Amino acid sequence: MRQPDHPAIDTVQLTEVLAALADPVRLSLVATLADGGARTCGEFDLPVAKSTLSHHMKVLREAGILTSRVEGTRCFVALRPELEDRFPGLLGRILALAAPPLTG
Amino acid sequence: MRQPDHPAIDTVQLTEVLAALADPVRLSLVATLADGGARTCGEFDLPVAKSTLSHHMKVLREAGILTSRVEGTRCFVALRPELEDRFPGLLGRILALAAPPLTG
DNA sequence: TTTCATGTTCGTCGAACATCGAACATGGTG
DNA sequence: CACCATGTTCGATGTTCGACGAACATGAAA
Repeated sequence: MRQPDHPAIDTVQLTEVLAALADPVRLSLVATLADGGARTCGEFDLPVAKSTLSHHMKVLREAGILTSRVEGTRCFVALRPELEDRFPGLLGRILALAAPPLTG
Repeated sequence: MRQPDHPAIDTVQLTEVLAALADPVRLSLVATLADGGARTCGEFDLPVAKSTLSHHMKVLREAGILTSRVEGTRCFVALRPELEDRFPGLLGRILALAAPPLTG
């Protein structure tokens, strides 16, 4: 598996970030990552097929919200720290208002 | 023209608000209203047809972001104050990070 | 090497969305 | 009343989105 591309943080648009977060599955994903830790895709227990999960990861990655790093056969994801530089306080505010992560 | 319906603020979902703001035209609309004043739809100088503008107003209204009030043949819109109760700090943070309103 | 685990990519589907112009409704104005 | 201004609603069009399963790629384990 090739390492995935990440956009330069300066090119990320606010509306793109908002659109990425305007989905319950993705918002739940991000909420789970809010502790700053990294996780593999498989650790998320969400009611979607793995291809769908992969799609959501891609959307979040392309919106500058998370980073993926391939390690062996697994893929670690985590929040992207530069997002805070680009849009200070945005993610924190949204996550503070979001419901706790979905499980199941 | 009948007065338009507004959703109870408690029923508004965060993802719905984010989705409504995840559009450049709508975000620009909201940014223009950020001073708290009311405006008629016609005052917005945006590069869309008036039917499209009307549609965007409806989306923002149904997301609890703005209120419409019909007066004679005109329609006054303004930010909806209760949104701040429902999602404190959200709109302020987003607008602080948004580019200034489009013109033209 | 064969097998398994983990993700990604691809093709497809229906639903939702953004946009437009036309038609309509309503209310002032002359 | 006829006319104009202001918006809304409707129908059509094309695009994007979220979802799925199948197929593929990769690396680890047996």
